[in-house]
Amino acid sequence: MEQGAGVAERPEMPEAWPHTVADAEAEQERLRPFVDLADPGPETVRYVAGLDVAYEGQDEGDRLTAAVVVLDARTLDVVDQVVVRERARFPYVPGLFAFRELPPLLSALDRVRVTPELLVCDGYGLAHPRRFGLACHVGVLTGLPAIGVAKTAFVGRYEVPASERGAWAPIVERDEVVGRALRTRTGVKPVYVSQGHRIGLDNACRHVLRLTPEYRLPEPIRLADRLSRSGVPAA
DNA sequence: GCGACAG
DNA sequence: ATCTTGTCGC
Repeated sequence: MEQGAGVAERPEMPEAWPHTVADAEAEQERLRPFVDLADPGPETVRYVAGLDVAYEGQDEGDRLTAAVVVLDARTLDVVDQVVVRERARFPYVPGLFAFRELPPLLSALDRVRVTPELLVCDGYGLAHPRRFGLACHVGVLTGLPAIGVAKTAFVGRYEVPASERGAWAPIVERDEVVGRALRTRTGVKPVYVSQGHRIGLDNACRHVLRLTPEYRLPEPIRLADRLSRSGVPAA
């Protein structure tokens, strides 16, 4: 997949990858205006990609394994998968982990042969201290619609949604709806969905439910997680 | 000031 | 993220 295949106005890449908290936060502030939250996004897509990264510790220099799995959105069949191993260029810092996971993820996206029309990220988008989580960041840099799906709460408050699959409750912070706690499996802890880029919250949740036929996590993320841990594409 | 804190 | 045994339930 070509860096920037597809669309609109995108920012210049930073001259150097940030390596301090202050620089990283400034970069988030610089890029945040490029996020498109008004675009409702595609109703249906042909190809959807799941992104995830596995690693041993929290430090800079640790070995990271990024995985991108592209699925046929209708059948959920895997049509392409890429694994990339790189050294972390940033330590794990809550609110800044895009600076840790993004480099290998972008490398992997570069090597994907089937260009996805939607990215599903492991983490948050809008539901972020500076409204610029990983899903926003990867969306802005690639120009592709992106959704954030997280496994644990980070910012904001929410009521516990009803126990049936499909039930949800808004995640609110400072009188602002930043995402949804969405039940993907009846009787199972919800996932936390937020807009990344070029997609509406309703639509994002629709896609997440459609991509979650059996497990708590959407298939694209589940498969990317499995791939990043094994480091070897399944037979 | 203190704790909490996506992965 | 990763470390880790058994255990409850469909």
